[in-house]
Amino acid sequence: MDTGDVFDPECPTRVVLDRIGDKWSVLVLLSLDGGPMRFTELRGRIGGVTPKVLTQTLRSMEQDGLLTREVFAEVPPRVEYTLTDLGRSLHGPLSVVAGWAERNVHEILRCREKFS
Amino acid sequence: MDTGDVFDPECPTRVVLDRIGDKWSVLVLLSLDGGPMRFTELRGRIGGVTPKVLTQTLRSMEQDGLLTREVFAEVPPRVEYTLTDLGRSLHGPLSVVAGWAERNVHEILRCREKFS
DNA sequence: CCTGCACAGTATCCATCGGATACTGGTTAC
DNA sequence: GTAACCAGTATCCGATGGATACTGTGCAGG
Repeated sequence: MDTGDVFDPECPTRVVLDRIGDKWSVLVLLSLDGGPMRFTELRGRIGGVTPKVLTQTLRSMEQDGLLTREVFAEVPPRVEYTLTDLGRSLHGPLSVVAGWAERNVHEILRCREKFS
Repeated sequence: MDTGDVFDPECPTRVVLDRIGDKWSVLVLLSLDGGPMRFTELRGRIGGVTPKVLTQTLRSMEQDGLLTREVFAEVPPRVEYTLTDLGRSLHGPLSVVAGWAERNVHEILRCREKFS
């Protein structure tokens, strides 16, 4: 099976990198790993995201097959977002990166100060 | 040692996620893992990057302590970019993500088509 | 002499995108 | 009747990314 090449601008792997690279996509995916969540739950969990951007993020991730969107005909309305297998398979790689970020944030901030 | 929390918008871990999330930063870091490179080499290796954006990327990564920039007083000018220990420590996490991207690009494209 | 090339970038312009703020619509509980 | 709940839209603006073109230094070749 042939795989993509991230260094080739013609390779669609680039679009995958864009999605993965999106800060909000990463946070949505990490959040949903604990199980399905509703729109407002996600908004609460992921501090600082605006509804418009969250909607865009969720729609893109749905298109890419990372999650599913299920609407329940209830009142008040309920919409649940659930990771697909593909989405779950991305959790491992991303949590490795998130862990690195959490461990190294101090070091990076120290470096930045030296430049100011 | 306390670590950051990626879900807190006040936590500086967010800025780290932004950097990591940047497509070009990822590609620069993966490229430099093979050893120091010059500006033009990087441009060649990383298809599709414009010089302006590459410069911005390199300057940011330098500020964050991920790489060093060394200017040699030669003719023609030579500038070498080298990963720091911090930068090298990020290679593992990122290559895991890049590997995922290369392996799953087909699946994602298939999902996209179903939405068109 | 002076033209051209190598290298490492700047300069300029424009389209797109992210983010802030405000608003919608159906239902039901008070 | 009016306020709240939920899941979003609508609108506007500044920042950012990308395309294209240009700069400056110094040597090598004709």
